[in-house]
Amino acid sequence: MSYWLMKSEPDEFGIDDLAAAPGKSAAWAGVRNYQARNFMREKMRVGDKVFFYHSSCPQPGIAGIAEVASGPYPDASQFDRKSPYFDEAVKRETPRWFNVDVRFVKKTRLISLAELREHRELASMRVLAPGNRLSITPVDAREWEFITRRLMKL
DNA sequence: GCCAACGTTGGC
DNA sequence: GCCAACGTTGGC
Repeated sequence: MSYWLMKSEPDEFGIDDLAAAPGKSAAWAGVRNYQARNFMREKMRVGDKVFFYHSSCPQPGIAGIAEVASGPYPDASQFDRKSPYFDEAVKRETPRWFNVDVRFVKKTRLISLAELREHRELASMRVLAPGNRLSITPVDAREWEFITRRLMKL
């Protein structure tokens, strides 16, 4: 099993939106970065654990836990002219963007970006690297354990 | 609103 | 295939 951190803007789709979704599950649509897409298409497996991270907001940080709930499939928004994620360069027969479904597991206290930075055990987390913009990053097992046990007290 | 990082685009 | 310009991300 692998661990991931997935960023979303809470104004658009936050942990509460996932909890309120039908089946507490939703397509992680709108990813338009090849590296992030490749994580979903090639590396994620059903049951992988996910930190749900709130970005571009007053309190950026990890807001809860989710899990990968499907294999990869073409992101419907790339074909939707009305979607901000519409990609007119893409043909139906050759989708370019893929997503998985993600299911709500639990909401946690907010582990802020500032708090994550306080712990040297987490210093190598990709999300803490200067200039990091990647919306999906791998988390290693040690980092996952540290955050869930020490910080979230789960 | 600023700015650093960095991915993408397009001219050559 | 290089690389400058440009656009986007995202914290502050």
